[in-house]
Amino acid sequence: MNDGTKPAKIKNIAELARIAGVSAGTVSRALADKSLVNKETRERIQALAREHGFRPNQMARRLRTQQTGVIGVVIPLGHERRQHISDPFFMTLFGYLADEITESGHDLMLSRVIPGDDEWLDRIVDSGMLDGALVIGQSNQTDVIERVAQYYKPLVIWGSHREGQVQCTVGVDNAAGGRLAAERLLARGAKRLAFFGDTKGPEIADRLEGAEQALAGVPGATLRTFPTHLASDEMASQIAGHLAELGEEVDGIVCASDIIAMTTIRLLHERGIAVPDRVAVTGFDDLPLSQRMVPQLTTVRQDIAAGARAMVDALRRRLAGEDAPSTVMQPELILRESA
Amino acid sequence: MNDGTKPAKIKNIAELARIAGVSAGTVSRALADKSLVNKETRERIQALAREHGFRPNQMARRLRTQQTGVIGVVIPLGHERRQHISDPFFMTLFGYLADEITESGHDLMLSRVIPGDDEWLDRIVDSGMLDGALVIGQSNQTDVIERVAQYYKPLVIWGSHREGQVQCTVGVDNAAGGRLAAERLLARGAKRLAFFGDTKGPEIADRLEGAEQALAGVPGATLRTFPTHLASDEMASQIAGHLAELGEEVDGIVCASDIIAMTTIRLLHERGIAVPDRVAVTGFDDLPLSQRMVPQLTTVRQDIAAGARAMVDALRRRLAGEDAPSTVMQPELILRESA
DNA sequence: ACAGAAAAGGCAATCGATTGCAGTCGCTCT
DNA sequence: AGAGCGACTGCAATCGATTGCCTTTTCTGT
Repeated sequence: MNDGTKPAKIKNIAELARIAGVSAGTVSRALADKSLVNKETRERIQALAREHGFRPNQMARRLRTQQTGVIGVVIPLGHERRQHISDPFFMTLFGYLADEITESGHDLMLSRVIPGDDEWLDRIVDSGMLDGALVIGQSNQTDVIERVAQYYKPLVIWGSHREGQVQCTVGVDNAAGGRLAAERLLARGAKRLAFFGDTKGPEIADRLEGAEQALAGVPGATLRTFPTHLASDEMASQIAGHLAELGEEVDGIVCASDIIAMTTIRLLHERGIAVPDRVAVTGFDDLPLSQRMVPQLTTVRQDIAAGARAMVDALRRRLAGEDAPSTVMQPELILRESA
Repeated sequence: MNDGTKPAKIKNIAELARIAGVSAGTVSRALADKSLVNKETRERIQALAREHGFRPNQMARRLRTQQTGVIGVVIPLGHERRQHISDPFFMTLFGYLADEITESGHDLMLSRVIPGDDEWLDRIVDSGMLDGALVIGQSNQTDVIERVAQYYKPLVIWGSHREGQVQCTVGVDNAAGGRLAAERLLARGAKRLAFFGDTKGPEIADRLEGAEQALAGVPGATLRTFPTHLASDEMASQIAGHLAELGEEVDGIVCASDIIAMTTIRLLHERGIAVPDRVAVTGFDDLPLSQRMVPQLTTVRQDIAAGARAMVDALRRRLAGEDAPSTVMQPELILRESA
């Protein structure tokens, strides 16, 4: 069971203290490397701890110090059924957040929530397990988030910022992004546009609104909207349905995400419709895969790494008692092959 | 600050007990819905707690009960530098794991580790924060994992199983998968094969070995190996280098992952080389995106959802004191367009 | 009406580390 | 020599919930 070098396992500070011939308090201070205890004693105790593979119980420490060192990352699955979590955009953002949080010396706890009532976020922030929380995506839960944000400060949201909102959000200017995409299609000469995306969440709704704004100045241009799930298995069949309904009636498609765009291009290809020559397609996000596909995707870039940094930064400041405001980043059109 | 309905915030059980006119113990039992306390009292206390938005401190509960309800998910980044975590395969597996863990009533804590010494895993499992741990990928840390597995039972690894290993692994038969891929290429008539993948981790090494086995029976067939990072930014330029070095000398490529295959196809396309007509390409994993790309990817399928289920299941049994063995799943060749 | 049992709830120890306060020891300074 | 100070270290309270055991109350049966 043991590998020979570790004859006894020590389970708490008191036991280590007995072996070292000092009191528990001293051991605690020694392990925390406080200069209060004599350097030699300190090193002796640290060596002893290492030798026995002893590590102080975090639960007790956290109870006593009243801070957990844990940041919660919450993914609300409001209007989607299964497996939203596998959406590559969320996962990418999540990856960067994990990096940032780890680097700031915190642990990361993940909560995947399918909001069943209005208390899901309260349960999370009141659990006493978290120093702060990051929410990825507002879904259709903006009101719940807003209510909690009123009493719980260390909370930062990825999503859209609206005038007068209390919640601290970080996100891209989605309307501007939508405008960029539509403008690009119009500039190529497309007039009969479609928008593929589920507008129940504020972010996608903003993108649609931006696209509509771009249309405003162009006489004869039209835009039809088709609700499309973000990352579920039904997405492909939904899009197939949209394409059938559209028939020849379209020459440009604004997709609400790169994944939707990718699937759309795939399905157009199957139908023998050339992209971008017959139909031009834009994505949104600029995930790494958008430059790996054939054809490469013209898309609206969100700087996910910068977003993650901004979120963790805002949270850090709120943890310190300051009052960090929302951040709105500017999107950028990345011209590639698909539009 | 308050929304009117919650005049006082209660910070601990004792305080609630005072308000309810009972003892702290009774409140604890009432909140746990134990039949020991009178139904009416119980409901009264629960109502009171709801009304005041009170939720018992998890840290204290966990200290007392000696169980955390938290499962750690560890991603060791042994031989990769940056951002391995964004690898879609890991992320997909992670997503499924998150689902399973959440459903089994546990919380999930993520640790991203760049192993700097031999103690990284000890630190995690001894932190006292975790009931058990899941490790995604062995990387080049098989020995460290093996040592820890000897004394820490609730530990399940995604990766390769080797004869005589103590660690409980769940994974696909990578050698069989490599064989499947190579056999497919040979069956199409390809003879000059290449393998793109970094064989420092045991899983990829097994895939290569399987491919080599497939070659054995075919006279005149050759296989050259090119180390290729899994999901870093350099991957594209590495692969470009490989292709330049290979020149016309290749008619089939076994890629160690779907992402490598996707990038490879993209680069072949840029060079005007038709896939699969001039060069056939196989992937590994069968990520959702492999059927969304153009051309669709012929690949070796790992059932990630089933794998996640198996991992959590094994962990659950180990948590209960049983001794769950390793699981080796059979891979399946998915024939699509690229080979 | 009374023994005996069941039901309900209170008391206090416990989980393990942290930390303010107080005590001890050895020196220095006058 | 004795006061005074600094450097260490020990003592015990504390964080908040849980739970074994004991007491009180209520009910049942005869």
